[in-house]
Amino acid sequence: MPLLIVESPKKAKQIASYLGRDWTVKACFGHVRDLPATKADIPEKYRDQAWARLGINVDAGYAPLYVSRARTGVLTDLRAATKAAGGDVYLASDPDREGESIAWHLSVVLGLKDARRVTYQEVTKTAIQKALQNPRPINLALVAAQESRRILDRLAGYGVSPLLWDAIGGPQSAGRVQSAALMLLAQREQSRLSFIPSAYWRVTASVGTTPPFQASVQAIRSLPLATAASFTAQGQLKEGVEVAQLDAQKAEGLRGYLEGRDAEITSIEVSPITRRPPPPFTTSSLQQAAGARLHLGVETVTRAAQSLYEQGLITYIRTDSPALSDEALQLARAAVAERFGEDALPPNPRQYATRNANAQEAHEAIRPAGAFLAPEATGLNGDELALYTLIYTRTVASQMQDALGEKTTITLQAGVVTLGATGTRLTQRGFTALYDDDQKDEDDQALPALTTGQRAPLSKVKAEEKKSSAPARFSEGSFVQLMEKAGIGRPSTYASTLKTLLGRNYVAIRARKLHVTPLGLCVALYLLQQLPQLVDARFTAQMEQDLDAIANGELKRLDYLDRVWRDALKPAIAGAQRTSPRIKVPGREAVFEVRDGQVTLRTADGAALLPAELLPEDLDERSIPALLAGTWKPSVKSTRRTDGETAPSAAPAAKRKSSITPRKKRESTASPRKKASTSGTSRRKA
DNA sequence: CAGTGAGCGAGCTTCCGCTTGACTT
Repeated sequence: MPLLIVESPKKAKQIASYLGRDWTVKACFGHVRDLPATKADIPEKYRDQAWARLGINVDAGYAPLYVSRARTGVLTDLRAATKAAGGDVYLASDPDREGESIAWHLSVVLGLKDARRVTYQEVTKTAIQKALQNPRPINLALVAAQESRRILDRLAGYGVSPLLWDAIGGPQSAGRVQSAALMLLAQREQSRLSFIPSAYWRVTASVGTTPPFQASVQAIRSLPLATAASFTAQGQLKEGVEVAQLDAQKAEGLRGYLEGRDAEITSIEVSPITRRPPPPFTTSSLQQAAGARLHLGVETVTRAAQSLYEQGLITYIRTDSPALSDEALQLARAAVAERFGEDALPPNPRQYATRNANAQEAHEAIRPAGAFLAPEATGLNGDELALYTLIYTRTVASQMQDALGEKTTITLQAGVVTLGATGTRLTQRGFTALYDDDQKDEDDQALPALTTGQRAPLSKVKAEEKKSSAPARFSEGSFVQLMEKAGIGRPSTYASTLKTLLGRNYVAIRARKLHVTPLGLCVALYLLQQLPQLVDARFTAQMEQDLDAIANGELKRLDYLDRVWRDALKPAIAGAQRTSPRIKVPGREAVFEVRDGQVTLRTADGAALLPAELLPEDLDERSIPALLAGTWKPSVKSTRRTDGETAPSAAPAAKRKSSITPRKKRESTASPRKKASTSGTSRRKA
């Protein structure tokens, strides 16, 4: 009886039901071998080798040392099943670079002579049967690309992290993904810290038609009124911009000028609007939407989604593809027809393509699995129900008609002052009847029927001063989307990268937003000075291109690794400054100094060790003297918490050995010699 | 003389990506 091996046990069960009793289907649970993670992982015979800890013999053509990392029992089970199948084994790991590598490692570990590799894009009976009829050999060039990726990440991570141990002190870490991700957040923090707000005025009036509507001043004597967009981040007018700027006195004058004055409608522009439904969810868009709409953090969403997947209610949760299988398209369309009638359906099913250049599209979109149960029929509750409802409505809405409407832009003239108003009206609700993700514009309103030349008096004129705001902080969900857009990390690692940054105390969550800590800022800016290539997301983009070239056979693995390691990263690490850095605090007259992982703030007036809960944004004219005097106290709102999420789920998580929480980590940085528990090592087999 | 504490030295920390349970409190 032939044996089929897939990565996920859930998938194995599903496929077994398609193939019946003629097949054995087993799961390997992801990668089965890897470079040694700890000293205990190194086999006896390699213990004395200088490179054993790294796991790569660079001088021998970057030869990797692979050790078993499968969960207890998995390999013995697979070996027994291989024997029972008489070596008739099909390797059906995911159809991407990592999946090809897993297939190759399995072929080695199981001693398969000529391994049969099969792939499919969707888990349906016909797709599986078709795949089994077309086995192929393992693509060794693709395996070489994966191995190059693995080796580069180990060399970079284990090469640069010790720099931080010397310069920063404590159990710090750096890597191709985490350091580039940290830099993205640090840049945003820097631009916020150095942002200088600009003041501008917004003047609105009620136009006395029946019913009345709101208009706002656009220009005075044809000179546009300044808005937030007129200014640079340094608080200066942008070059070449000519605008009218008000102050309190002028604004009051304008208010008096307009109050009671007749305005004439000088133009009415109507333009049609069409809104397409958003595509079905990928890992990142699900995180974004669940964060924005349900206020759930990345870890909560991952946990709830994994549970839904295990209950057979949704498809695989780590995917970069928004595509739906034919089966899913039909089920979604049937759900639309049942709820809203045939008219709500577009003539043809909508298929969505990824816009992400790095996407590997080994899986479908995240969507309801099986029978597309309506949310109320699932028997779920709490976060799981909310998340399932979100996934269900987004999937079904993706197969509904566009929303149609019109946007009306009104221009009015009152003496020398030009005013404007806009309104949108939907003529066909389309998908918004089920799933509406429109951001409401503050100016948008329902407008009465109007004609050009019509006159009406202005009343209730209001003038209010506004301030331009710094670029917004990222939420957990938007950070995941940022990583995807920057091309760093994969759907299976977005959550764990964030967890690493939180665990290292480089990043903190306050009021559901991500903040870079003083330590994180020091690490990012130190790396930027010493190894700018590592913190640049383009490093990964270039790597992806080179890995593709290796997979195509155009580039040799050895040539690639020599180029990025021997000729670039290695000499850069050797030349880097290993002494404690002084980091200028952006936008403040102060520097950070770091010793033993502890940040000290130094100004012309003195120095103070920063309390753990202090964030860069807390540093201002009032807090800095208080810090130096030792009288600084965290305000109530600045109490650092991991999340605004439900306590019951957060509390047990903090106690689990494998989880790193900011709080726990801070305790261990206080005694840096104590061994901190790290995730992932405990389950490795020695 | 026993207990304490300062000072010294050795050993350790670390990556990314693929997958889920098995731990303890």
